[in-house]
Amino acid sequence: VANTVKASPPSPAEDGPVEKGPLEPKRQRNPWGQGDRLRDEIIDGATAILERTGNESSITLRAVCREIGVTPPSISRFFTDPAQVIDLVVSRELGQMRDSMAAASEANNGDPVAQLFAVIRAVYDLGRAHPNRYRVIFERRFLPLWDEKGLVMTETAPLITESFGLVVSALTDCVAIGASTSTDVFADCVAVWCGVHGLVALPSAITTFPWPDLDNLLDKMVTRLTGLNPDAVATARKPSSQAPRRPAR
Amino acid sequence: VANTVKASPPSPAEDGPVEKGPLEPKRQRNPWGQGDRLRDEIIDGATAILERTGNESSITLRAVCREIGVTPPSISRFFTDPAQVIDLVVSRELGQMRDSMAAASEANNGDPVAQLFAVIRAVYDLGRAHPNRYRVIFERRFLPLWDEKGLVMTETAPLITESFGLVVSALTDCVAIGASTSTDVFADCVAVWCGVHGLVALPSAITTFPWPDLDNLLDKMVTRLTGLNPDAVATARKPSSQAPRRPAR
DNA sequence: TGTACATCAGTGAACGCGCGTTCACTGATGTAC
DNA sequence: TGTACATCAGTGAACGCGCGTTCACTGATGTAC
Repeated sequence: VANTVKASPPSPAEDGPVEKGPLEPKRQRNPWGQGDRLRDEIIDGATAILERTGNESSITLRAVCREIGVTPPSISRFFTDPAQVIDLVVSRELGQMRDSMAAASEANNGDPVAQLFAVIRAVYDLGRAHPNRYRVIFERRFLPLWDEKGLVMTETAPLITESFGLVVSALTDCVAIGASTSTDVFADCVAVWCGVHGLVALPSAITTFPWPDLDNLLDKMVTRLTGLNPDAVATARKPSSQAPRRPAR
Repeated sequence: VANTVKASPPSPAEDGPVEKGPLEPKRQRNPWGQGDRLRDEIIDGATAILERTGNESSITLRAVCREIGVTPPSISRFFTDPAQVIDLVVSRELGQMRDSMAAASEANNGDPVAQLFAVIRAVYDLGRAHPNRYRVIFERRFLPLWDEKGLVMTETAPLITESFGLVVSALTDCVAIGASTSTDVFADCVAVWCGVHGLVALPSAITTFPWPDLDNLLDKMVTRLTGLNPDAVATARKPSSQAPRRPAR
């Protein structure tokens, strides 16, 4: 009541220099003509939020704005629905998964058994190292998007098909050299894929359970579900993935 | 302005009998002294919403109110957070899963191989018949609830332990009668559990994929992951679950 | 070389909406006397 | 038996908040002449 100062909205430097510089990173705007870069920044921001929270419902357009330091009207020109953002996050993550599977396959060329393990382990490693990213990819429903006419709108479907194809290809080669007794390569690959998914998804959801060593269990699971010859497994090239096999925690 | 009638709030029947009876089911209130029944109605309503939408974020306290025909202040006396409601839905569903697994086990007493298949199939059938319920159970993170002091608040953990124990018990018996060569029953049961989870979860999330016959794949998966003797599987009692084995769709 | 104008990448304030929550209330059922 | 009161199961209106969206704007960069 005493020193009511008449609201004075700007009043820039009454108590010294405000010095907000280094505390607020203060995003600088994109260069002239490159406004579309904001689209990628939005997806980056949403990915960061998902990695942090693991919760799709924490993705709101406004939350992404706060994350990347931009105001809500900016994002509205690119997205009108948080689900669109999440869809793009998912397809980008799926693309990265396919790439790392392809790299693992490439790195073990000529050794089908090592190749099979490496490709599977690429999925497993992604899921174990980044459970929240993995969740977003595989727990999202309607992962195939349908448009109004009933067609599948799909950037994601071919990514999955390609990824799965790497598994099928490796097991096919294993059968060709007599390392696997599989008589239904497709179905067995589906079984392995589902098995790995469960091995990643369940332990990251149920943390009170006394899980055994999952790395070993993965190898056992792959060997059994694909009908691999244990001798062939034993003689396969061993450090089967690009990444260090079991990053000590 | 002309015929301002002094607000007259009730003004019950000015334009004939309103006749809203059969159009609005108009929930009738719980009897005197039984207000706590509303708690169960709330969980029923939330379960119905989840079964319909499969989406946790469609559970809001107000949505549940609309579902069961009650106003928001009523629910506030029982729950202040939608997550509490979902937690109770999850533990009830987990209890039902355990019960149906126990029933399947009981029904196949004396035949460990049939028992093992039946117990696993109880989980599988639940997941395939009610994918949305299944999702809610197993895709919920922090399924073990932690209270402020770091202790596990758990109605759910023992339910999972008991359910899993039925699998372990069946496989242990299989080993005892020489039907399985498993040398690590616990780990193999974890593998089967994860495998079944993947076999339920992935196909219900990725619907564009040309999934093979999953019923057969489940049997193959169980047989291989638990080291069951194929001969023992062939001679096991066959209609292994209480429910009809594969309800024609 | 200027200078007027167009285009661009955003901002700031305001909106309507659904959410969880509050507060005082209503009307039916039980209970003391 | 009646009557006053207490308890119960809710309701109805209003609130503050975060959301997505709108509208007019700002200031920097490019372009025509």
